[in-house]
Amino acid sequence: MKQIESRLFLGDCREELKKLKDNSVDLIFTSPPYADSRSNTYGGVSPDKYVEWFLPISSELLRVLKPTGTFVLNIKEKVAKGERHTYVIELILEMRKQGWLWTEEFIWHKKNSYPGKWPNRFRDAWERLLQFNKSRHFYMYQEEVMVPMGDWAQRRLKNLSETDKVRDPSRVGSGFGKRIANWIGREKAYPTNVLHLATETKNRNHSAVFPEDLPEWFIKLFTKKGDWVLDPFMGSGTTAIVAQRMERNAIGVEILPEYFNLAQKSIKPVIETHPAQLALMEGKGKYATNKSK
Amino acid sequence: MKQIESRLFLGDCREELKKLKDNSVDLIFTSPPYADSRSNTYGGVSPDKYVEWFLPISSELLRVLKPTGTFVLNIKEKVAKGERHTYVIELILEMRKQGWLWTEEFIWHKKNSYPGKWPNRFRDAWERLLQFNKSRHFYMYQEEVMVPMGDWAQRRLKNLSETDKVRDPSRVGSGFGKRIANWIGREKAYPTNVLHLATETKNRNHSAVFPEDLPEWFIKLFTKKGDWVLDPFMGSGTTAIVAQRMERNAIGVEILPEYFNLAQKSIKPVIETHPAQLALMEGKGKYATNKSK
DNA sequence: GTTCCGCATGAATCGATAG
DNA sequence: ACTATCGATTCATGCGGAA
Repeated sequence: MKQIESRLFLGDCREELKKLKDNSVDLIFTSPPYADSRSNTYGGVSPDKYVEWFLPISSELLRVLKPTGTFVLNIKEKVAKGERHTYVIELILEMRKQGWLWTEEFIWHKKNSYPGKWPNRFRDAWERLLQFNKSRHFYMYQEEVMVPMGDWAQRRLKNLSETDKVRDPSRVGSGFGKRIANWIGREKAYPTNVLHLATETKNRNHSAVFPEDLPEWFIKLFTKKGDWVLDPFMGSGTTAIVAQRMERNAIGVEILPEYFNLAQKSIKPVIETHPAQLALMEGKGKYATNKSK
Repeated sequence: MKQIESRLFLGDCREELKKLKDNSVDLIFTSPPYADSRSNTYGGVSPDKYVEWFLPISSELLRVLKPTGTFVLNIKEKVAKGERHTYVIELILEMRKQGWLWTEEFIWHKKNSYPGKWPNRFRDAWERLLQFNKSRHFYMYQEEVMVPMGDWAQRRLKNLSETDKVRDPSRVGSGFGKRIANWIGREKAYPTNVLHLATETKNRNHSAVFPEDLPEWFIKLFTKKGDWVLDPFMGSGTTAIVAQRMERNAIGVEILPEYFNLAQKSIKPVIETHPAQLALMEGKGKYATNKSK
């Protein structure tokens, strides 16, 4: 019998994060208010002051994250005066100065992007998922997010020549050839750094900023059961809800009472897990096995 | 009777670009040598010196581009010491100081990238397509790249296949293939800034950096027939070949004689277009139509 | 009970209008 | 001239009611 906790804090994360211990969190997954949106939150941070506003927070996050942990930041720059604003890429540079390692940038392809038409711009259908770490040696459970191979292997391998099967020519800058022969006959494959998910528009009365599949994927990838997951901009609690369902301890901070109350309604402070019973249910529960999309 | 020219230059683009007139090019599309790759070219630019190396070139490009023109830069940072290197985002910031507008960032999702695996990292399946402009008022022929709408495609395909429950995945955003031309219908939608496109596997011994569909899409989007297209890092000539086929004038610069010769073999210095004959073929030719703004 | 169609609804962006 | 607000534009999704 094991306990899974969920600790929710109502308040400004710039203050609330101070209550957390050093090196205590395994995964931080969050989607902070984008510049000039959710304008009543955090005073509606303007694009020009975004970096300045975020740096004290990322500094605290650096403190509470375990050396083996990971910080995943979902963000996208707005258009200002016809240009993409530079606050996101400036933030990357500044966070590196704080000591963060910019390990990777995943792309979230939003299949149902916001509609609209403009004379010199198409619809924005992607967001950044920036992966930061404290050290090069972080935990990553790659097998947990493997995807069915489908007909990829069959189709590709048939048409490839023998040399093709040995080396990947379309590499980017890296000096490695990839042995593709290892993949023949396998049923599952590792995913790439491009995620295809639709935004959830109709979820009760309050729409989540991101679909549950998004935190779910990263929680599977970077934590195991019983680990601690933190979302300093919890909103209505998507990250914490998913974490609890996946039997990870959760910490959530939200500044708006309206959202905080929604989160509280969906999340129990403590749940008990029953290993024996769970074993019986293995394969039936939604997160008992490695499901993938 | 109209002439379409293709001017190829053998040499270092830092020198060759000086031969071009101010404000004379409608579209620059290029994929420069990535840091540390093509190492015998340009002395094997190291990541740490990449920005410093590229800025004089982008300065020349700014000079030769028409105020209504567009510069599309295909690039992706490599991994160094476990981190994504920052030279690309630093380059964006520095180019803005030169006077470039960072209008947009398209994502090229490389669909058929092989499933690879490193201990800390998944396969990199996307690259940046950075759009820069000299002014907010550039030409963009959006109708030229419209794709069939999702709902429309679904109704058609429903009669053909029994995959009812799964909606057609090749809809807007993924509609990048040549089959679109066959589905000549009313209901089309504008694409997004995420491009789904497979990497090309044939002709790989000549190391085409990108598939022909990539320059084709941007040439359609940002130029009309008779416009001038420039690729300062021509390689084996993919951009110039596509430009000529689409009846755009092309300028290509390549430093390596081996690649330059390959390009020369595929490209004629001058071709003649016959409006009368073309009119008869209207609707059959792949690039027969082209509306102006 | 299926399948199908109508409808509301978004981390958007631009240009015009108002203060 | 500069910022703040607002209407217009547009399309994938999933729900609910209808066939």
